[in-house]
Amino acid sequence: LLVSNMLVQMFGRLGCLDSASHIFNTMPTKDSFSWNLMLGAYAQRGHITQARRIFDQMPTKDYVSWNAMLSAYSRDGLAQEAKVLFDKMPQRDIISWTALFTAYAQSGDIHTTKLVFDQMPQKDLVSWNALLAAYAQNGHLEKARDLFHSMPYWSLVSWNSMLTAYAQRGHVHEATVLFDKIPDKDLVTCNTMLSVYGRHGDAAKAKTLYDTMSYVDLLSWDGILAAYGNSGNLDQARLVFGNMPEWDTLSWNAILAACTDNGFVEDAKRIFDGIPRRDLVSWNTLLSAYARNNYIHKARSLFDAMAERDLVSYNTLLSALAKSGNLDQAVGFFEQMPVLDMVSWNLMLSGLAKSGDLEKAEAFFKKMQDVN
RNA sequence: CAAUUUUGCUUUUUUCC
Repeated sequence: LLVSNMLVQMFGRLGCLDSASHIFNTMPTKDSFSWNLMLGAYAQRGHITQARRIFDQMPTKDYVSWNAMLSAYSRDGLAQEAKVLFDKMPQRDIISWTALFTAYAQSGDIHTTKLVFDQMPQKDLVSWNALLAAYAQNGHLEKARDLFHSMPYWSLVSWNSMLTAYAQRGHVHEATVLFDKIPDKDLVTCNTMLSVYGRHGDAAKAKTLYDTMSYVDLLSWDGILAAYGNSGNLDQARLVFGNMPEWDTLSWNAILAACTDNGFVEDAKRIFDGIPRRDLVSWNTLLSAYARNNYIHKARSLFDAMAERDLVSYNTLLSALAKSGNLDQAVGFFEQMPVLDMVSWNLMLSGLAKSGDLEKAEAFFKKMQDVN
């Protein structure tokens, strides 16, 4: 039983869910650990439906099972589902509370995140860190900074999250200052800092940091790749890509992104066609290549061919329409969009402003304030 | 002395500025 359980765990961690589930299904006897391990394996990889099926089939559920199911929802930002489950729980501990407000954070609802955090009966360092991370990821730099300074003590995760807060806003200098203050840096710290340089296109500093690192992983490589890509150094980016020990979809997306600037549309298309496992970001990136280079028709037909779309896809096509001066089309598209955010409004507004139609732009601005 | 079979926090790629 112990050995089978460990196998389920091992395959689960490796992401071989078929193997994990095979072991699980053929086990002669199962205990609560077996069920929780199988549930956790699905939960960690974001297989909500399968996780839910295991959860519903379980002969007995303990607090670990409830928390594992809750974290499955939380990870995907399914706040409504998480709340329903949370309310049904026979008992709740710090883990449940943290998972609940993280669900709100993942869905972008920072207000409710804080409300739930304030209602928590007890808080520990992980919950503090989770709130800090929520601020950091949603770009609330001031709140993150205040929280960081009001925290009773810090772990490396706290430092790393604070670094992320600067990274999200592109504050390279402050990030560097903080980075130098961090006492025991780990791989996450360095990869975060690499990503700051990467976004900023600071390839030289990225390379210097990279050379000091004793351990690197795929994410470090992806950071370097982004640095060369964003600095417009496509040749170097290609060189790095060629020298990488392995590639995941992320690496492919990064090299694809490097081609979106400066008219390398054909290269982008070729890379896209060669990606073994394309995800939504791959599609959005190619769309962005068309958008930036004014390939309106190609952008439009790619958009129509996409199996799934998110807000980024919509905004990307909107930017293509708005920037090329097709304002009627842009307005029409804008009005049909299922959801809008600040980026959508800004795109529309600047499109109208550039066209010189100040009346329309003003009307739009008023509408924007009304919605807000 | 302690010594992880299961649950919560941090990093990478795409849209405006």
